[in-house]
Amino acid sequence: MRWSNLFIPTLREDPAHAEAASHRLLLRGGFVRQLAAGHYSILPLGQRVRAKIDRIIREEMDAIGGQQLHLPALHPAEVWKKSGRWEAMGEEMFRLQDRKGMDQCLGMTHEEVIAILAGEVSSYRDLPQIWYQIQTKFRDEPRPKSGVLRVREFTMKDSYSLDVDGSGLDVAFDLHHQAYVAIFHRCGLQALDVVASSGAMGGSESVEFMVASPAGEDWIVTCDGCDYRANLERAESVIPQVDDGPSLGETELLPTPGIRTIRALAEAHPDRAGPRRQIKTLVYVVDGQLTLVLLRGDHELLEQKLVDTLGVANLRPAAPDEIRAALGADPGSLGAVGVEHLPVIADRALVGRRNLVTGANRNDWHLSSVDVERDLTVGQWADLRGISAGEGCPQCGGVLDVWRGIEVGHIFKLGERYARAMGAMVQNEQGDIKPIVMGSYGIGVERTMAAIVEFSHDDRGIVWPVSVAPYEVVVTVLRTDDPGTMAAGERLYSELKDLGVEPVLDDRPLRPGVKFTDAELIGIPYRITVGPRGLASGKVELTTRGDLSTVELAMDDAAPTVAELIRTELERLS
RNA sequence: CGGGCUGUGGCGCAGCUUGGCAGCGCGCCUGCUUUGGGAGCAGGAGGUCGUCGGUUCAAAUCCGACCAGCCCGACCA
Repeated sequence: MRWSNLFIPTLREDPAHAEAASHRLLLRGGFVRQLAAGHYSILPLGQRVRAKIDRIIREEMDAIGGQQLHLPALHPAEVWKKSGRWEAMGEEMFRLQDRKGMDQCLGMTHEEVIAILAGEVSSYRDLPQIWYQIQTKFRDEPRPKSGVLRVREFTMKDSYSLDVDGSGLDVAFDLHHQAYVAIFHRCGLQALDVVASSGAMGGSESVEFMVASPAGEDWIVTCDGCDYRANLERAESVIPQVDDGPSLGETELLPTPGIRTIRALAEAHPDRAGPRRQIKTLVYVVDGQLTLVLLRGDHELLEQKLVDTLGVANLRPAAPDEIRAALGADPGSLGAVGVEHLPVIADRALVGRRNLVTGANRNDWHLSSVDVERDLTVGQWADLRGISAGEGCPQCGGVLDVWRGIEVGHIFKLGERYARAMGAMVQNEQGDIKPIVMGSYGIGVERTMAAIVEFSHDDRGIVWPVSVAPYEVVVTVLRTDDPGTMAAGERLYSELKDLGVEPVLDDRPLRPGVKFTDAELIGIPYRITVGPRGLASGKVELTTRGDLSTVELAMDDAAPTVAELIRTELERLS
């Protein structure tokens, strides 16, 4: 293509309101434009990148036996009511009515639709199956942000595996795991597979693929000594035991006028109520049931862990009046001692502790010398706290690090839930009728594009890996008004095409600086500079975008040299 | 949904405090010169100042409501 015919609206200045590197550079480089918050037009350059990612995904999905299909984006409410998610999805689902007043929604994912199709499979002989689609999903995000990283309308590859039993699902899950590793490697990304929570989808095993970036929205925990890696929502750690000393006897009432916080209590009684000696008592409403949640005073509750532990959909902190009605005191003076009428769930860091301080369920009073085993009725012990950097690795005792990541892919085992709901049953070898066992596997396509930019850019612009670059090489012609120079550029361009590479010919009658800056901004991996000065001695220049290194080449060698570099680079990324 | 901030030619911004011709830089169009890292000169096009209402002789500017967008938090397969 000739650059002069292309629509590549680069911006000279950084756009206002774009913080994340990928947002800023994709806008400046003319890859995307915002239509509304969370809705982006993908411009020709962006579309070329997207198409390459799309192709890589399809090749790897096909390699594990996946079959692409195309599903409706608009679904009748019936489908979602049947699985129970019409209510469960809440406000995040775009809903509308047709002219007859029938409820409809825009699909945010396609488990239900797939399970309906899976109903046509009736024998184990027809399994396993892997079906995938690459289509637009809609989610009414409360807060779209960071360009195409968090949007309301986006392309997602999602695949679904259908198996007759759990071991079949394990195989499909592992196949996807391998495929995802291959996909992200080919995209030039370092994506780490981490143990994750499966969230509201419901499922067992769950692995996320994360790319490190300050624009990410997830916290990832890794160990410096071993391969332990987990989403913060699932991460555990080893912390030093607290020595509580010998028992001090019965609990005692401790007057604490005006004290409502862990810190204030610790300052008032540093000898016996340091944060690690306190029990933090939180009150949640879990599916309508008031529940006490206990943690060590200096620990934070990680709500997702509570959700996962209890396996519930609806959970919220209790309101002050609900708390007062149930416990007779306000937040800041709460405790679980003597509470028998409400369920109590406690973090494992409290196991076996004694001589602790907690609220007395009476404003301005606490209880001291609390012995967890003796004085509390804990219905359930669980890992509930958010861990911090520097704590010990649960696998090897090494030091844990916590960093931000972008979730580019997520694979998890759904089990029988959707097949049961939608009636997708098969007969197994024994003739029993069983629900199909499903897995679900997603990749955000535009988000992957943005993650690549986050991962691979410098102060001049994007540095695309060859495998996803919109063009592989730009032939920059200086002095387009000089027939000899222009002809040389044209010749190089067609030689490159003949060698199977994807060149773009920068034939714009602009000053060199503008053309160099644009090429670097949009991140074409290689640039061949053709100018009268070099041509006088039969030379052109080859510049590599990554390190900006430049070498002189004989005009005749340029195209084959670049073709070979690209081939090598694609090989490395395969 | 809570907190902070912003809406003025395509992009980036000033003007608003103290009401009085709608400006600057870049980009765009025409011509000439120039051409190896964002050229020069000359001429030109382009704006319901987010929307609606109010105050006023007069509103980009003051007041009110609303809308949109950005950032933080909450939320989020």
